[in-house]
This record gives sequence, C-alpha cells and structure tokens, in this order.
Amino acid sequence: MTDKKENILSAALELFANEGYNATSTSSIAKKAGVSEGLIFRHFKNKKGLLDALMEDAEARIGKLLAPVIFESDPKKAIRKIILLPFSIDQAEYDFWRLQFILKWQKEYNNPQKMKPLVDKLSWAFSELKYEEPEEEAKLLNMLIDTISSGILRDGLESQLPLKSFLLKKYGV
Amino acid sequence: MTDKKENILSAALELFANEGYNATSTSSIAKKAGVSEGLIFRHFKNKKGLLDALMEDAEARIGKLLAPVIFESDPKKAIRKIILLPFSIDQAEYDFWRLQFILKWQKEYNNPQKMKPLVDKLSWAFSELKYEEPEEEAKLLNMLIDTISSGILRDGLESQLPLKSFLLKKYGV
Amino acid sequence: MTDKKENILSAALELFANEGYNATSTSSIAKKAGVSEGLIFRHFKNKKGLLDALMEDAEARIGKLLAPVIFESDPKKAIRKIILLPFSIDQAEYDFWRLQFILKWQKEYNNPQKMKPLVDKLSWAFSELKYEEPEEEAKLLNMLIDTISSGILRDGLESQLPLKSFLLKKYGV
Amino acid sequence: MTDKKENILSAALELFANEGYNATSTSSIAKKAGVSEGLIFRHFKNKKGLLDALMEDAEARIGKLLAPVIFESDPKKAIRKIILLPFSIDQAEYDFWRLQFILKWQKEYNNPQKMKPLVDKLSWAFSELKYEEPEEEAKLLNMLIDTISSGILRDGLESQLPLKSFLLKKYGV
DNA sequence: TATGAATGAGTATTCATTCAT
DNA sequence: GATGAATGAATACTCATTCAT
Repeated sequence: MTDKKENILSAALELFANEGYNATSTSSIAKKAGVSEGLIFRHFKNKKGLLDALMEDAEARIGKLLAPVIFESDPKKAIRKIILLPFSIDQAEYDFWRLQFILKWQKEYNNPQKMKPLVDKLSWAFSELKYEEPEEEAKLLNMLIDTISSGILRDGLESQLPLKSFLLKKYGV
Repeated sequence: MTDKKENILSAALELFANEGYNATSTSSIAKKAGVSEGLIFRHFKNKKGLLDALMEDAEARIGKLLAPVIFESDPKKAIRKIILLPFSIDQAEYDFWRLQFILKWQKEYNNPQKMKPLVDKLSWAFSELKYEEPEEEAKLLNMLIDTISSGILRDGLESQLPLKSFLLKKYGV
Repeated sequence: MTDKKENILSAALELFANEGYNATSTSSIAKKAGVSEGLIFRHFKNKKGLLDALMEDAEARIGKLLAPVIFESDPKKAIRKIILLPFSIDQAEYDFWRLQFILKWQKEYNNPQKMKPLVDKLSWAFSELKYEEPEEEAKLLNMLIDTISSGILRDGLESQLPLKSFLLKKYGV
Repeated sequence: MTDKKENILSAALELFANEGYNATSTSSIAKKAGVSEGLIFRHFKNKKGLLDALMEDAEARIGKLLAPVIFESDPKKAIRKIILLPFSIDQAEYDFWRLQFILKWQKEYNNPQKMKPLVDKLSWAFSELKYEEPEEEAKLLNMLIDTISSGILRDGLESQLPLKSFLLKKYGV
C-alpha cells in the first residue's frame, strides 16, 4: 500500500470517528491527508468504499485484540482478561473504536455477531465456574464491557476507572 | 403549537433517528411533513435549532419516564421498576430514544448526567439493601439498563427479552 | 412560466444547439441565463430533464410548422409549399432546428416518425398527380427536404438557394 | 503501428461513433483498448489529437471508396455505381461512417468539400447524358446519397432498401 | 402563517492530462 | 513503449438558508 493511500485511510478514520461519516467531506479528508481529492476516488470506488475499506481493517484488528483472550485456558484468567480489555485500549486506537461504536447505529453496519467469540468464551468460563446460567451471565458481562468501552471512548478512561477494581472483585478474578 | 409545526417536528424526529442528523436534508423533512421548506426556517432558526427543539422535548419526556421510579419508596420495588424500564419502551417512542442514543456520540449532545436521578435512586436503593459498594453497583446496573435499551432499539425487543427475568432474579427483585 | 425559467430554457437551447449537449455544462447555461446554477435543478430534475423540456416544446413547434402544409388541398401547391419549407426557416429558430438534427444521432432521441405527416402528405400529392410510385417519390422528396434543411443550418441559407428554383421546376410546381 | 496504438484507435472510433466525442472519456477508451490511460497520451498529444488521427484515416478511406467510381468512363455506369455506394457500406465500417456524419455538426469538422470529387463525377455524367442542369442534378443526387447513408447508419440497411431499385429505375441506370 | 422562487457555497465524483518509474 | 500513481480543474447536483409575496 502506498504512503498516500495510507494517509487517506488514516485521515478518513480520524474524521469519520470524530465528525461522523456524513459530516465528513471528501475534500476535508483530502486536505488532512495532504493529497488531491481526486486521489481518494482512484484508490476507493467512492466515499462509501473508503468507509468499507476502513471496516475491513476492523475485522482483522478485532481478531488481533481477542486472540490472547480466546486462547486463555483458565476460566478465571479469561474473565479477568476480558474485564480488563476496555481499560487497555491503546489511545492511538480510540478513533478506530469510536467509529465501530458510531456505526452500530447505522443499520448497514450494525452486526451484533461481531463480538460473538468473546461472548462464547465468557459463556464457557462461567460454565466452568459452575454459574447457574452461564450464557446469560456471559451476555451480561459482555454488555458491561461494551458500555464501559463506549464510556471510555466518549468521556475518557478516568470516567470508567472506578469500575475496574469493582468488577474484578465482583467476579472474584 | 400549530399542526404544521408539529408535523415538522415529528418528520424531523423520524428522519434524524433513522437516517442520522447530517444525512437528513431539510428538504426531505419538508416533504415528509407536507410543508414548504421555508416554513421550517420560520419556526426554527435553522436546522440545528430544529434538533435543539427536539432535544428540549427530550428532557421533559425523560422526566416523565423517571417519575414513577423516583418516587418509589421501597428499594426492591425501585430496582425492579428500573430494570423493567427498557422493556416497556413504547414502540411509538423508539425514534425518540434512538435519537438520544445516536446523539450521545455527538460531543455537543453527549451529557452523561442526563440519567443522574436514576443512578442516584439506584444508589439509594442498593444502600438501603446494604450492598457493600452501592454507588458502583448503581453505576453498573445503570450501564446495563443503558446497553439493554440500545440493544432493543437496534435489534428489537425480543433480542433482549431473555435478560429480563435473568436480571430480576439476579437482583432478587 | 417565470422569466428565469424561460431564460434557462433559451440559454440551454442556444448552447446545446451550438456546442452540443455533452459539451455544454450546467454552469455555462446558468451563466448565460443569468441565474444561479442551483435554479436549473429546481426547475428541471437534472440536465437531461432540461433537454427533455426543450424537446417537448419541439413537438408543438413542428406541428405548427406543418399545419399550413397539411391542410393544402391542391397537390401541386402542397408539394410547392413543402419544397419551400426549409428555405423559410426563421433565423430565430435556427438553434431549435439545429438541435433537432443533432439529436437524431443520439439513439434515444432519433425518431424517424417525427416527419411522418409530411411524408404522408407528399405521398397523397404524388398519388393525385398519378406518379407511378408515389410513396417512394414522397420518401425521396422528404429526404431532399431533410438534407437541404441540414445544409442550411450548417452552411447557411445561400449555400442551398440554387436548389430552390431547380427543385420547383423539376417537380413542376 | 504497434498493436496497442491500433487498439486505442479502434476503441476510440467505436466509442466516439456510438456515444459521441464529448460523452466518451479517455478512461473508457483505455479500458476498452486494454491499455493504460497514460499510453493514450504517449501516442496522441491529447484527446482531440486522437480524434484528429481518426479523421486523417478518414480521408484515405474516402479516397479508396471513391476510386472505382471516379475512374468509371461510362456515365450511366458511374451514376449506377454511385447510387449503389451507400447500400454497400461494409457493416464493419458503420462506426467509421457514423463518426463522419456526427462530426458534420461540429463546426470544426464540417467540410462540405469532402465529397467534391463525387459531385464532380456526377456532374460530368449528367452532362454526358445531356441533362439540362447537370450541376444541380449532381448536387441533388449527392444529397440523396448523403441522406440515404445517414438513414442506413441510424436505422439500418433495410430501412432504406426500397429506395435502391426505385432510384436506379428513376435515373434509368 | 405559509409558500415557492432563488441563491451561493458546498458535495461527491469524473475528467483530461502529467510524470516518475 | 508502457504503466499506474497523482493532480487540479471541472462536472452535475444538493444543501441550508433567505426573501418577496
């Protein structure tokens, strides 16, 4: 991938994540990326194609994020790692994750299955730990993770920090 | 408030909630409301003024929703009522609530304090019930309510229904 | 029809007829018409809609042109009038007719039937005059009219003038 | 001439003839020719240069077409051959001829003299056959040839076929 | 109050063309 | 000779907004 193409992608990510997809003009992307506006359309079919490219990246990134969790064989450690996930989001990736959350509200991009592996892992862990309704427990914790993440992305890490130790204690992990 | 003004407001609500604020043109609002485009600007300073009007409505509506909960004096019943809140959202108000959730991602409209009374009430209830860390418990449950609500608005009521009895049982209410 | 709408139509006619449809930009039309570019799209769905509006006008104009010929009951006089048609095109209507001829080469607008009434009239006239193959004669003369017209529109009236008396003599009218 | 250059020329011919010069983008030519867009500009100064190249070809082709007619020493046979010309256009050359006719409406390329040799030959033939006004007769027949040709190119060979024998009979050739 | 004509800045996208490789 | 990245101006069209009526 050429330099300029990457510039476009990262400029678009930043703008989409902070201004919203519709509020971001291709001209502003070009300006921020330091390229001509035309170049965007040589590399991507159209504005939506640019968003799609960003979202394909996403799948890979999500996989990479979840890997160390999925392969944890100790259920308690797994739960612990999962609880810690949102608190360890790299600031450099805030834009990326913000975009994911924003797009959940765009029908076309809302995919509740995206976090399936995580819920499955939690389900397994709670089952190992003899919880009565492991699946529901998993869904619940997953939801908390989700909301904490969005809280961090919107209001900053500190806003959610108190919940960290509280959750770890609550789940005894 | 005249008929036409109300038409504009409800057309705008529907479109903002489903297409997004930026993706909605004033001309599409006018068409859906059955009025001339000019009239929108007679009633509202500009497009943003229309959104603001919608959001002022919001505060009143939220108050009305929370009232029966806030005045509940039995802590268990209060928690129960709060858990049941998202499951009782009137379908006719989906658009309204969708818009609230979407706008959380727009810096200007993100106001984490909006649900403060609810968190306070939960805090009080958990305190009454001698929970060790009532404030954190309150935050947590509030978050769950939040995520369940957004799940319902995005994926439909049924998608979240299993959590209802599970939560009630979990909190023993 | 408002003034400005008419301005747009006549500017478009002039430009389409002289530069060609594709070579004419909506911005040049707006400039020539002395209106904002946006106004074009309020009055006409799009650039093609503007062309279509021009072409609807056309049908009426063609009708008006042919009327005095169609109702001529003397066959010789009919033929004479028809031969004289191209030589009497009002200079003010050159653009209009140029456009008709240019568009013949655009599949969508090529309609060989447009001049049907004229061919029919000629057919009748030659039949009255006991020509052996009146239909073929009609087609032939119609073709000559057509080519003379396009010659006049392209190279000016004088370029075709010698043919006038020659044709009248040839057909004895 | 290299393969690729020829590819470009024939792709351009096809597109110019069917979509029009302005409606044809250099990118579409490149795609159809199976070459890079840049190559077009290595072989031709610019888009117009490509059209010019096509038109230079034209002169040669017209010459080749007229040769057997010009050297016919029998006046009747000459007229016959000329009448038959449009009916013998090779289908493979339709695009080429369509382009000639379309460009007649573009001032820069309109050249009424292009068919001069043919008119001269007809003039000579009618003169030999003692027609009263051989020059006007020649112009007339040339016009018919012209219109028949354009009719064939637009509406197909069959549309003009009935005129063939009619004309031959009419001119007794 | 309500309309609808009108605007000018802005939109995504396409265009012909250049240039380093 | 040939490519493909890159450009900047132009394109058709949309937008929020104003204003005379």
